[in-house]
Amino acid sequence: MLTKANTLPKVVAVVGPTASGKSELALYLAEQLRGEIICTDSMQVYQQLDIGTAKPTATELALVPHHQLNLVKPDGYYSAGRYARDAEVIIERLHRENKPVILAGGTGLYFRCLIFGICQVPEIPGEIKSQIAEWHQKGLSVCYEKLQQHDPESAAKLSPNDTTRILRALEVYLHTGKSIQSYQQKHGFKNKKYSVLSVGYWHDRPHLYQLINQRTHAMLQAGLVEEVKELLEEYPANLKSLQAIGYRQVIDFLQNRCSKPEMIAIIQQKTRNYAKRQLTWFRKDPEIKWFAYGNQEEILQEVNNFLGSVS
RNA sequence: GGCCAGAUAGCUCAGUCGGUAGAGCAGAGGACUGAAAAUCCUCGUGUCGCUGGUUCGAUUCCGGCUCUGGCCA
Repeated sequence: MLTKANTLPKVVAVVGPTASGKSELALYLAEQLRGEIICTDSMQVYQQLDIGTAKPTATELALVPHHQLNLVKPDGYYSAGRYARDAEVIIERLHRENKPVILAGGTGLYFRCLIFGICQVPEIPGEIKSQIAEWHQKGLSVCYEKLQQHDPESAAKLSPNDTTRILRALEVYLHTGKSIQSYQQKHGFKNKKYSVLSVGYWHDRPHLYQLINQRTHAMLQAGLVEEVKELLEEYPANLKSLQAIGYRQVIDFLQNRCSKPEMIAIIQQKTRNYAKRQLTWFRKDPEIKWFAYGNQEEILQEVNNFLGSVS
């Protein structure tokens, strides 16, 4: 049988919530297959955010080449769109070199954009962004009302509280004169660029939360507070990248807004909240194959079957 | 020992001029197209500390008790 799907280039994806053992599994698969890893993580693209983003260690990097790490400085700009384009280039190259591609990471949007691409909206000029930021200062309702005026269909789809999407819809309209929905509907995440096998470790909720609590302690022992102190010597605390889980809370601690035990508890809390959102994202993907933790050989076999099957 | 303030959801608290109660957080589920570790949506029955009294009816008013803060001895 020859369908469109199996003529596509193949990629293997290791997905799942934070702290579930993705990196470890990806490393194992990459070593066994002599492949390379592409990280699917929105925070590991920042340089100097190492411990708190659970970036692979120097030892791990020496074992297997990793891509999509350390792309911008902590105050740099990165986005899902850039991710989709950058990752595509790397995958093409690896395929030319005949190297298996292993995606590994927990950012659902980046994963989706990598597999399907992203709708083609032109870059928004800085002037438009700062104009919108100015309106936003006066209140989100100002922005929402403008969106209702210009692009009522998009406004109707959004909650008046949804800051991220209201500002985005508004900038797209102001720059292009078209509704963001027209772009999104046209794109629609309809066309897969790759044939994907997704695997992940499934943990029951109490166990996953236990893993998260433990990893938080491990990060602190590894020097997370020191890492943040160094970052603050160079950068302001209000950077987007420093709002990431772990960083925000260490900053609160360093600036005396909470005690150390409170800091730890809040990091664990926010990480659990995040893991839950990730699960919402991944659980609805029926193509993901879930395994009990530690079943590396079984997963490897599954992956080999996938990669070995005739195109 | 005396006085004062508390005791209500897992936590922090609001409230009921007497008709058995609701916010935030936590938790659960969901959404997600260039900030996504972001942002947003939905979900609230709990001996209203215990015990008497008044009342048709008390978590609410009154008395006693227990506990927790604080102040005075």
